Amino acid sequence: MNKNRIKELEERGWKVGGIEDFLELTEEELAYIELKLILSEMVKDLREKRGITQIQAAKIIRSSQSRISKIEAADPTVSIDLQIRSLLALGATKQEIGQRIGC
Amino acid sequence: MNKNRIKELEERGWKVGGIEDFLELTEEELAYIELKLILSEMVKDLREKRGITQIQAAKIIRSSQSRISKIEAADPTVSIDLQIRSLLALGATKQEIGQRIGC
DNA sequence: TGACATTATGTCAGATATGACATATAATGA
DNA sequence: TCATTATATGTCATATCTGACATAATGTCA
Repeated sequence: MNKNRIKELEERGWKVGGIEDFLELTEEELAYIELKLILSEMVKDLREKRGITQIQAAKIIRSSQSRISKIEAADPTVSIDLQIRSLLALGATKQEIGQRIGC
Repeated sequence: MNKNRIKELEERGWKVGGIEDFLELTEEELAYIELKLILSEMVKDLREKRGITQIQAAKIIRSSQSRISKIEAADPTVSIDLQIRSLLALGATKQEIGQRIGC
């Protein structure tokens, strides 16, 4: 966990402010957030790779533009479950998902 | 679903191939269920590897024995999100999770 | 610059997931 | 067998997630 990563988290709305706040997060919670960030980046990559807008992606995923934005921003109101369903809807295989998560 | 019922349907003109055809599952839905099954097995494996009961696992995961049972059974009321959080709580790394999902 | 397209943010009613509980079923061992 | 432990199933109140909407912010191009 480097400082850039923490800064990135802060910019996305996670409270990882001072060292005391930072210590409020368990390793488990950090791992969860990291996983969510990986999946959010994968959704964005996949959508851009397909050359479609968030509105078009929303139609495919049967959601809304605003939620696609939140999915790609790893918003706290978005579950990993929704991220996974989004990836599958955009055509990702479980192999690709597993590989992206870490090997 | 018993074989007689399938045979009956076939005789009436329905093509009842795999279970996915009968349930009219899309590839996407199928992949989602497969993923859930993989994670459910991983939770059970990890718990048994640690030699603990569902009640003990429930304490660690901050849930209940009945929900642990459902997590390990890939119950429809259990989200992939909860499965992931359970794995992390039991000490799995995202590398291990990714590897298990598929590479 | 302005017009237009795209993405981000805030909100909320309805949908879904969750922990907890009771109870049933299965497994283990004496 | 019976007692004990472990797991499975059904239910429900509450918590959390989700799609949709409005609107703000950002990007793009002439």
